[in-house]
Amino acid sequence: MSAIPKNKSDIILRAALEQFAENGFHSSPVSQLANIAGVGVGSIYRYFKDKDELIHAVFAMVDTALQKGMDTPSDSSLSDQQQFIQLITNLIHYLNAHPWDFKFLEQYYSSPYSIQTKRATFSDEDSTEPVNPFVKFFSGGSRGTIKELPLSLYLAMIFGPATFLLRNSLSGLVTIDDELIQQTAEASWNAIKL
Amino acid sequence: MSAIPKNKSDIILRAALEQFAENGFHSSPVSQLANIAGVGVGSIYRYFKDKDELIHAVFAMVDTALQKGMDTPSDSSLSDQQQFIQLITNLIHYLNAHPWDFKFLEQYYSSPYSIQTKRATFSDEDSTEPVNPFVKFFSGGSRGTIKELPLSLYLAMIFGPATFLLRNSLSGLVTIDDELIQQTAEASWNAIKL
Amino acid sequence: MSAIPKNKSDIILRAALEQFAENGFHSSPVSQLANIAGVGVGSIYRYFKDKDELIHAVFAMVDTALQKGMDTPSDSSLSDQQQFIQLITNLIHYLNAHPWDFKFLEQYYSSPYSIQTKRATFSDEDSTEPVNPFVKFFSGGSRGTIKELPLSLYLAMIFGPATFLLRNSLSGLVTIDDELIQQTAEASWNAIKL
Amino acid sequence: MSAIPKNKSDIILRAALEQFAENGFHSSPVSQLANIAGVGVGSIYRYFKDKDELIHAVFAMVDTALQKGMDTPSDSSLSDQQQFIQLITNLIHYLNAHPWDFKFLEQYYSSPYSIQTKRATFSDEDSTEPVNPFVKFFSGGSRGTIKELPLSLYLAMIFGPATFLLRNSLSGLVTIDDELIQQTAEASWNAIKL
DNA sequence: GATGAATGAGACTTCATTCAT
DNA sequence: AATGAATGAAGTCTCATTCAT
Repeated sequence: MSAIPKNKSDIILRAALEQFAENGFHSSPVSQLANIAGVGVGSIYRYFKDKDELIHAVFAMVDTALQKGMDTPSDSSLSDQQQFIQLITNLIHYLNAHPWDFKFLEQYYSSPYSIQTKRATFSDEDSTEPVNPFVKFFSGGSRGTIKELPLSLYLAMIFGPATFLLRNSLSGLVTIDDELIQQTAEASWNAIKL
Repeated sequence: MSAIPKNKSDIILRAALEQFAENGFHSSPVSQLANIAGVGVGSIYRYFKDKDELIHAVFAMVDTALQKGMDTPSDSSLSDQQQFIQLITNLIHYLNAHPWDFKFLEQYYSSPYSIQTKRATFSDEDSTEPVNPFVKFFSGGSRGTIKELPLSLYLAMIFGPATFLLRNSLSGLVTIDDELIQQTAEASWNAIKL
Repeated sequence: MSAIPKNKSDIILRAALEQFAENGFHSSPVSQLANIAGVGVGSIYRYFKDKDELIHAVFAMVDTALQKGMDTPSDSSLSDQQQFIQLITNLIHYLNAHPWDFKFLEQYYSSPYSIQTKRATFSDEDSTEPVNPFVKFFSGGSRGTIKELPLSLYLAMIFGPATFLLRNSLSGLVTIDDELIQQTAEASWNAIKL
Repeated sequence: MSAIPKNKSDIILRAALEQFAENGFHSSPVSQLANIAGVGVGSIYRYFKDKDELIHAVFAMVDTALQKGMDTPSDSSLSDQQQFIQLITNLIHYLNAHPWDFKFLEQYYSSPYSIQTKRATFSDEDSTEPVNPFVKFFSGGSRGTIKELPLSLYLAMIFGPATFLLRNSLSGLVTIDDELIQQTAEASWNAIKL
C-alpha cells in the first residue's frame, strides 16, 4: 500500500512513525529509531534538526496522506447524504487500515507538539492544500438538507465518533467491520440532517 | 469544589494530577511533583511503588470522580430523551469545569499506560463500582425510543463528540457555552433515536 | 597548604581545578571530574547548574585565593620600592607554588568564558572585595617615586613579565628561583620608577 | 598585506586561523572550516592528517609570519636603545594589526597543544630559521648598555608587557595607540638598561 | 584529486529511584 | 514516617573521520 520509501529521509520518517505509534515519543530513543531505520544515529540529525523536528515532519507526512486518503472525487450526481456518508466511510476505512497513522495522530494531538502546529482544520484562509474535505463539504453554502449548526459541531459529530471507535478498535474492545462503519456514518448523518 | 485533601496520599495525587495535566507525564519529574505537593521525594515512594503506579492511581481517582460527576439520580418521571440529554450535559459540564481531569485523561488514554489498564467501560462483569452511567442507561433492556445499535456505537456517539469539543475548547478553537452543549446533546440524541 | 576540603562542593571544585589545569576544559569530561572527585556524575549537577557554571565557580575560587595569596599586611614603614617588590614577589611565589591555579587562569582568560565575567581588575567601582592589591597600591594618589603612566601600563609591567616567566617555568624552559624572582621584581620596578 | 593564498593548503590554513581565533579550537568543527575555506571536508584530510595537525600547521604559519613581521633590517647607525625600542614597537604594531594571529597564539600557548611543540625561542641549536629577532639582539655579546640578566628575563620584560596590553586591547579594556606603544617600549627598556 | 553523506564514539545532562539520617 | 542528597543508567546531540562516487 504505502510505496516503499527509497530516499533516506523517507526511510527515517517511516521508521519513526512506526516507533512513535507503538511506543510513544518518549519511549522511542533516537538510537532505536536509527536501528529500525537501518541508519546511523548521526544520519537522523543530518535530515532533521532535532527530535522535535522529526516528530513534526512525521505529522506532516501522516496528515497529508490522511487528507488524500479521505478525499473522493466529488460526484455531483450523489445526494448530500450519500456524499457525506462516503466521506465518513473513507475516513474510518483509511485510519482503520493505517493504525500507525491513527495512533501517531492521537499522541500528537494530545501532546504539547500540536500546539506549535497551526491546525488549519477550521479555516482554510492561510492554508494551501491539503484542505480538509469535510470543511470543503460544509463550506458549500447553506443546504436544505442539514441543520444550521456551528462548524465545530459538524466536525465533532464526524470525527468524534469515528475517533472513539478507532481507539476502541485498537484496544481490541471493538471490531470495526463494514456494517459498523455504515451504521456510524448513518448515525452521524442523522445527528446533523434536518 | 474538590474537597481539600487531608491525607498525604491525596495531596500527592492532586499535585500529580495538576502537573501531569499541565506538563505531561514525561515533563513532570517526581522531584517536581514532590515540590508542588510540599512533601519529600522519598514520601512519594512510600505511597506509590513507582511513577507508573502513581500515574495509574491518578487515573483511578480521576475516573471515579468523573463517573460520580456524570451521574444523576435516576428520575423515572423524565422521558428517555430528557434523561439522555441530561447525562450528556452533565458529562460536558463536568469535564469543562475540570480541565485538568480532561487533559489528564486525554494523555492517559493516548499513552502506553492505558493499555495496561483494563477498562471496564463496556462490561461490568469484573467491575466493582463505579459503573458508567451511560452503560446503565442502555442496559435497561430494549426501549421503543432508541435505534437498535451496538453498545460501542451508542458510546461513540456520546463520548466522541463531547471529547472532540472539549479538546478544541482547550486549544481555544471553540468556546463551550450552554447553547453549544444543548445542541450537542440533541445532535447525539438524534443520532441514535428511532 | 590548601586546606583539605570537607564539603562535597569543594571536593568537586578541587577535582575540577586539577583536571582543567592539566587537560583543559574540553578534554575534561564531566564523568572524569566525577571520577577524580569520587562522586557520581549526577552529584556535580546538584551543586552546579552545568559545566559552564562549574568552570566559573572554579575561577572564582582560584581568583579569590590568588588575591589573598598576593596580599601583604600593608607596612607603612616600608618604602614604595620595598612594598612594590614585595607584592611582585608574593605574586610569583604564589603562582609558582600553585601551578594548577596558574594553568587554570591562563586557560580561563584566553577562552570565551572570561568574557562573561566582568573583570574588576581595572576599577573597583562595582567590586566588593577582593580588590587587586596592585590596584590598591597605585590608587594611593600620585607619589613622587613613580612615573606618571596609565594604570594599564603599570599592570602590564607587573603581570606581563611574571606571567611570561611562569608560563616558561611550566614548560620547563626556565627554573624560577628566589634570585630570578628578585631580579624580575627589580626590573619591573625600574620600568616604572621615576 | 597577507598575500592572497592560491593553493588549497593555504586557503585552508587561512580559514582555520580565522575560525580558531574567533571561536576557539573546540567550537570550530572541521565541517565549518571547510565551509569557510570553500572546500569539501574531505579535502582538509588530504592536506592534514587530522585536526591536530592542522592546528599545529596554523601555528607554524602564524609563528613564521610573526618573526618576519617583527624583524627590521639591522641598522648599525642606531643606538642600542633605539634598536630595542624599534623591535618592541614592531612587535606590538604587528600583533595589534593581526588580531587573529594574536588570538590564535594565545589559545595555542595556553592549550595542551603547545606542549607538543618544542619551542625554539630560547636556543637556536636545533632550529632552522626563523630565529627570534630579540634573541639575535641579545646574543650579540655583552654590551655596556644593558644589565647582565638571564635571557629569559630579557624576554619576559619584552613579551610579557606587550602580551598583556594586547590581551586587554582585545577585551576592549584598553586602546592601544602610538603613545601607549612608545611608553611601553620605553618602560621595557628602562627595565633592563644599565 | 575532490567531495560530502554516513557513521558512531563520546560529550553533556536529566531524572527515577534508593537509603542513611 | 519523612526526608532529600546521592547515584548512574539512559537520552539527546555533536563532530572528527572515512570512503564510495
